[in-house]
Amino acid sequence: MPMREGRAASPGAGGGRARTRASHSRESVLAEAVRLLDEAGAAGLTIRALAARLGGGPASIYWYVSGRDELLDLAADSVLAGVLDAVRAVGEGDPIDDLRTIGETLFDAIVDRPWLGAYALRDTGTQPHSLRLYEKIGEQTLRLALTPTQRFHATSAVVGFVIGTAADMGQELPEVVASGQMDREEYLAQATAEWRALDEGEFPFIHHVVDEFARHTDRGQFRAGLDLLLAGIRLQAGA
Amino acid sequence: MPMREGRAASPGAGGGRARTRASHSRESVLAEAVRLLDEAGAAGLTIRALAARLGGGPASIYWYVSGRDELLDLAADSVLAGVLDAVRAVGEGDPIDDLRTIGETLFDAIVDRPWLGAYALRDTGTQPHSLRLYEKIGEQTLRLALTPTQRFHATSAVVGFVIGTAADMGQELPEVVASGQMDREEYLAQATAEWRALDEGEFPFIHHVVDEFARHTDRGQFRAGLDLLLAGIRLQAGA
DNA sequence: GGTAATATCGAACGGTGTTCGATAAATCGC
DNA sequence: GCGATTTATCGAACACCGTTCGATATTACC
Repeated sequence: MPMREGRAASPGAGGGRARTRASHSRESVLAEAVRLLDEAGAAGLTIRALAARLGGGPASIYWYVSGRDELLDLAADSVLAGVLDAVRAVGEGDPIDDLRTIGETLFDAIVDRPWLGAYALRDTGTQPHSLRLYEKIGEQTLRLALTPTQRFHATSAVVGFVIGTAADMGQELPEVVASGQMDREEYLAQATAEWRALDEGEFPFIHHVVDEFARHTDRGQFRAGLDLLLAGIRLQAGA
Repeated sequence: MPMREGRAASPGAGGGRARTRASHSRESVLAEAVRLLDEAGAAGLTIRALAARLGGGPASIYWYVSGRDELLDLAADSVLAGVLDAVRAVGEGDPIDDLRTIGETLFDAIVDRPWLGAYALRDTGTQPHSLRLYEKIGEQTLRLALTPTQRFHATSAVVGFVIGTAADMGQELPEVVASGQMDREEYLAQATAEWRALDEGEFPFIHHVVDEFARHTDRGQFRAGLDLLLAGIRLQAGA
């Protein structure tokens, strides 16, 4: 099991046939993986690209992770350390407000890193920060007048809503926006025009909300939806 | 633009050097893609595997779709035709109950096809059934005393919750369960034991709900969460 | 200093998505 | 019916991927 911090790999050895080997650590592997994910998303994190960043060969990565799936899970989990730090002091106010604060902090982390939604809190058995964040969210429900069953369901609902909504928003970025060919406003204007062009008899709801759609922000939409869910939880707790 | 139904490809031509070519249609490409997804998930749908099923070469797929991403989007959308059929008659009862019915129908479709959650309702601009399902959900909110802004947010919240929760449940199947090495009960028992082994002082919520966790079903959890959200919407509408 | 354990590595394997130029098949116009 | 055009299919090739294996470099231990 690796346990020492690697020193930076030298580029190619000097004279002679031997070439100095790179030296890694679990932390540096995960940190570099996160950097690649931030730059190019999940598709950009390949074992070969990561190895090149670390200055070594692709096979060395397999000393630290069993495969690319585990690498992604651990990279996502490592980023949640920042979310946990940000919400460490939360938990003394109104429990519903505290749930909102934690939910929004997690959502913001996923908006900052669109790839995160697909991997955060996926497997709390192998993702320690995910487990702690799940516990942190759940603890707020302990301060509500709910049964254990209701607390379990409320916690899962908040997690499901936050992760699901943020992941959906995170990956909905179409290729023309991701590549810079079109900015978000242009894209939204085009999508709005497509909605306006739909048959009004067939799509009454879409015509009813198209002005909202034209000016909505993802964050506003997320907050409004989270508040609906939290209102339902507060109602159930009779608070 | 393809517009004719292909006939079945003959296996290798008889004597002579010419080989009869396969013949496809957009419908057969999507139908066969769905079959492969059902059998082996998104990872099992490769362009080569699909071409082999259709009895042709991989390059022919590119006549019908621009790439594998579009293939997945269209395959997912095509499956939503069945969901739309199932909810066609919904819309005459209590709007909140009708939202529940539609949400549960969509959830069940995703439970039946775990790969669906990651691709359903991703891009209503290129997925006609997704657009219609979004419209169907939104139309229920027209029968509630809500502003256009509130209706837009309520609809997005329901969609986000259903898709996000179902997608999370759909892909959470760990390799040992997917591969048959362990059934769901064994896996749940092991996960429960891991939860029970956690330090009680550090994870008070998890110890509080571990018995719920041990006996929960995904569907029950989903319904409970959806009801919390719907309760919030009903409260907002003052109904 | 020799042995054992840990960590790194290049090469190879088996696979993928996608494109290109060729060509088979269908359609159209005369 | 035939030649031209259009549509659809194809094999090969390209560039890349995840993963494993046996070799070996490096570190730790006695």
